[in-house]
Amino acid sequence: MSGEPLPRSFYARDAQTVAPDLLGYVLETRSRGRVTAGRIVEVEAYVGPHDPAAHGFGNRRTQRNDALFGPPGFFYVYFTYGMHWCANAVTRSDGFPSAVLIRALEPLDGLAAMRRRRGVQSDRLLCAGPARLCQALAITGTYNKEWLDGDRVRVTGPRVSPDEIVVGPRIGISKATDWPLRFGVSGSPFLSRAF
DNA sequence: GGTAGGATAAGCT
DNA sequence: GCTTATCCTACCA
Repeated sequence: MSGEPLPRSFYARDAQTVAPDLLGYVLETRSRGRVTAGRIVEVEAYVGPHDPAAHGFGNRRTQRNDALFGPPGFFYVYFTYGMHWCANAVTRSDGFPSAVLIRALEPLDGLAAMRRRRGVQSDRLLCAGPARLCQALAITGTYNKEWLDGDRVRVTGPRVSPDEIVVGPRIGISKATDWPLRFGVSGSPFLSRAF
């Protein structure tokens, strides 16, 4: 099931380059011995201090966004809307705030645990959204600043290369809404929204 | 099928 | 006090 984790060097590139390359790889977590995993089918890039929609805009480093400024290959997990967690892969270089938000997975492994945590009827909705997949994979703030090649969380191969990658504007933001930085696997039924 | 409103808390002005 | 990288439910068509 679990392949080799991607090397940290994979993440040491621009977020908009890493983002589409992540499609098709598997995100896997281990929580109290239970493994859950899903194939990445939707991502968004947050490209740097010049990106008005990104938490690192203007290079303002705070306690909340500190992991975003960390080294490539870090996991950046933040809390939002008073009840939701979202998960990112930190990219580029240490000290430069950029990351790829994981927006949707195709559930692969640990479906029973996912259904229990999510409490939804349809498997299509288990991981179809950044906060939904965190709930399904039990990702919370304790995962912040983990390495993405570790035992608690990893991104692994082998990659199932998408036949086609589609691009569009990012979701849930109010600035730079026309930047084409959302990437998805064309036609996947597990997207958070159609492109 | 679609959309409006509420939940709920940290961070910023 | 307002915004937020969201999701769920209720309601209307």
